[in-house]
Amino acid sequence: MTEPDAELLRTRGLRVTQGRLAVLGVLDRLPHADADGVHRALADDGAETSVQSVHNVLGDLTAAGIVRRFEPARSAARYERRIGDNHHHAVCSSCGRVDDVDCVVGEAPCMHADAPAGFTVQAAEVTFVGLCADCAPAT
Amino acid sequence: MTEPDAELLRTRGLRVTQGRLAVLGVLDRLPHADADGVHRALADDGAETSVQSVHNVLGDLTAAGIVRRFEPARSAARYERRIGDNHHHAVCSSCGRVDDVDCVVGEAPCMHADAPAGFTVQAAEVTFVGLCADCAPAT
DNA sequence: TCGCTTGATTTGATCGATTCACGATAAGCG
DNA sequence: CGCTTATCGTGAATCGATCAAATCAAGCGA
Repeated sequence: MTEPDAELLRTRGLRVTQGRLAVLGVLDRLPHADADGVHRALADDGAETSVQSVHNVLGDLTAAGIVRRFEPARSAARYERRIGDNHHHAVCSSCGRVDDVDCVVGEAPCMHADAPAGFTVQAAEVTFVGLCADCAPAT
Repeated sequence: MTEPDAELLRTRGLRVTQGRLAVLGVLDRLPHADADGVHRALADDGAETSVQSVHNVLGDLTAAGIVRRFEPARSAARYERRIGDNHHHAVCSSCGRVDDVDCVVGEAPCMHADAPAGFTVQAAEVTFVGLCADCAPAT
């Protein structure tokens, strides 16, 4: 089979290494994993690597624009592969679960806000904090 | 003169102490200061306090609902006194400057997104990342 | 007004996440 | 196949924030 991830890495000028492919594979299964989560997933797969290396790989992938880094308040940085579309996140304040949210406005969500004079908006980070279905209090 | 801040503290069931009044005063001058910024501002005023105490005070004020804590990506936690209205923030990715942004939608900004089934939205955190007027590249 | 009770502050240690520095390793090219 | 250089792995170090125990003072009642 062809390796689309490998091709993707080459396109961005990055070398194709086993560690990077493994991290990308983990992010396919865990779409909102943090650095420690990626490391644990790799360890479960039998790969021996260090948390620092995971940080290193994630940093490279982020710099190359292959993954996106976002930091929910009160949580470690998380990484995801969904880029290009500017979607939001719903974070459960009870269990920490993260879900994607597509804004109905479309690609440029909430960009219609009154930005300060001269401010150039590069990206909008929108996070909804609340309770997911599993953690919703019994009514 | 009366001390509205002191009255505010009593209303929330907190004791009125010099440290808390000082922190609130700093947040009036620096509307988006982080813990270290508050500590430095207090030091400039001649007050002798530790960074840990500032964290403690800010934590108390946050728990009491007097100040709001928000954490821009790639930055330390910041605190502000503007609460009640649900405004957003514009963060300059170059100089780190933070400005308030009033969303045109009103009090419940961007709440019209498609939340996951069963998800109860408690709060929406919206952050615009970009370049402020001072840091905008010369065109 | 004085003293007591309890909350608040201080100090120092500690933790978690991330970054930095450098030697070891392997990817990719000729 | 061998070289060059980006990448990985190991360890230490940093930064922000939290925790725990001892000291201190705000605000109550006598």
